[in-house]
Amino acid sequence: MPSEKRLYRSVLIKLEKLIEEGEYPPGGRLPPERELAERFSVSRPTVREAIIALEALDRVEVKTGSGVYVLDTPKRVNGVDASISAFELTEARALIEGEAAALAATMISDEQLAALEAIMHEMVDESEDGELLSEQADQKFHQMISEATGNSMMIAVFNSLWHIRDNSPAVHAAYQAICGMEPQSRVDEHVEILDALKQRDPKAAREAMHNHFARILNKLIAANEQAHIDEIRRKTRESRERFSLNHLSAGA
Amino acid sequence: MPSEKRLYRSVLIKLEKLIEEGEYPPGGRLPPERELAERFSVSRPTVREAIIALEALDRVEVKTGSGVYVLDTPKRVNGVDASISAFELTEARALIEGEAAALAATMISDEQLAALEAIMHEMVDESEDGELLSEQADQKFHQMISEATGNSMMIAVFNSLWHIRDNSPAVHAAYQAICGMEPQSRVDEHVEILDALKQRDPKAAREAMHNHFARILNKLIAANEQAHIDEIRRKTRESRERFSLNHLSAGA
DNA sequence: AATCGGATACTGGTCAAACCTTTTTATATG
DNA sequence: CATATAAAAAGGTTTGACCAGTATCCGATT
Repeated sequence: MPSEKRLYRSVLIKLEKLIEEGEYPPGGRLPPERELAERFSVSRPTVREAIIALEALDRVEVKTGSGVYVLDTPKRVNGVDASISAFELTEARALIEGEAAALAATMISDEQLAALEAIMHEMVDESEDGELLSEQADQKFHQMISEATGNSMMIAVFNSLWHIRDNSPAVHAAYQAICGMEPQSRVDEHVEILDALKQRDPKAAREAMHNHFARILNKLIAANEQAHIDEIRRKTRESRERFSLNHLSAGA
Repeated sequence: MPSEKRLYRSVLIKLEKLIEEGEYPPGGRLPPERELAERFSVSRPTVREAIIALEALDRVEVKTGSGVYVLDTPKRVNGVDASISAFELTEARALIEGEAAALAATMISDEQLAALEAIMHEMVDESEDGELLSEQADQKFHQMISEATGNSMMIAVFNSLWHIRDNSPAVHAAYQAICGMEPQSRVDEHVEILDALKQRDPKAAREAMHNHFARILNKLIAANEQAHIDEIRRKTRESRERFSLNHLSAGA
């Protein structure tokens, strides 16, 4: 639940939402602290705390004596432009995690292989349960592989990519849209990756990882196409209603 | 000037400094808010503001009723994680930029190829001048390739890697130590990469990029070995002086 | 003697009411 | 009309109090 324990958190979330919804557009000014305090039924210090958090997140700029100004498109996740599409992220992941898998194949320890196997079982067991646990198992699987490279830079890059996956609204929405599709093939692909690692075969590991992401990419494309079709249908329906002669004939 | 206008800013900076200096180690607890307020001669709300800013920056974790805990080395890729070695960074760059080059080979435009060619000339012309300009040309060359992928995520990752290269003290020092070595072979390697891109040959581009980084890696290893040897010699000399009988016989 | 439970001190969480400084604006004055 | 001045408005900071979790310690119980 987003209802954090600390009050300023809830104010922070409300303000972010209002900014996101265009209530307080970029370049514009937030209402005075006193007014916000009254509006949210909290004290002024609490509003200040929320504003300072927003400031630390580069969402607003505070000008003494003037007001709190909303910054334009500070849409950054982890210092990275959040305008990245799910396609771009997935392509990058395919390339980077493909190499990570290849490197991991030459470096991975028996303990790490065992850990991967355990995660694999989690994934299978929970594929019938809610997607939440399966999602976590998926992350652990990929993370373990990045860690098996023994290269902290690769691990850091992986974490950064996953962070964007989870926190960029556009990307997250796209992944959510396809998350439940074909659970079996997803498991199969992970098995394939694991097998390649077991045999410590870099080429096979890279290829298996590429296969995995190729399927995700295909699903993203298919989902995207479907979304576009739905959008066109919706607009068509709107147009039909707008331009229909019904209301005219009704008025006559 | 670090003397920020808002008081909480100066407290924030002081706290960051104290954390950086190990006064408040990761996992440890900050002194109580009231104590900090007294120590910095500010009010408690001001201290709270600084702590909330630290929290928003993922530097500390606040546990109600318990205390403010310092988080261990932020895993953020930006902001320079000093725990990454030059070896790890270079290996990661080899893998990631290798894939970037391969992708770029299939996507690059004629304009971008021309731009690369221009940068190449800069690199040749200035290889006799100071290393500064040559360094800049090198960055532009690699950056242009990452941009030629047409994938903003790959561009973001590249920028992140380069940022670490420039800002992590350990990494920067290691690169500085080898920057002047064999200028001709460096140019040759870049020419090889450019040629592969011109022919839009992904495999050749990847291989050329790998060669480039393999040489850097070799130089890093050689420089590292030399540094270790120097260190041993220094220690040996110190030991000789320390344990020599000179000062004893002088005193006699 | 060891353990469990509760009283108590400690820590962050929140609020209220002031007062200061800077910026903005409105107004009066030349 | 332009400028200077005063008033209003905004954020900046402090004080002091009280609340709500958390950790600690000490005594009662077993």
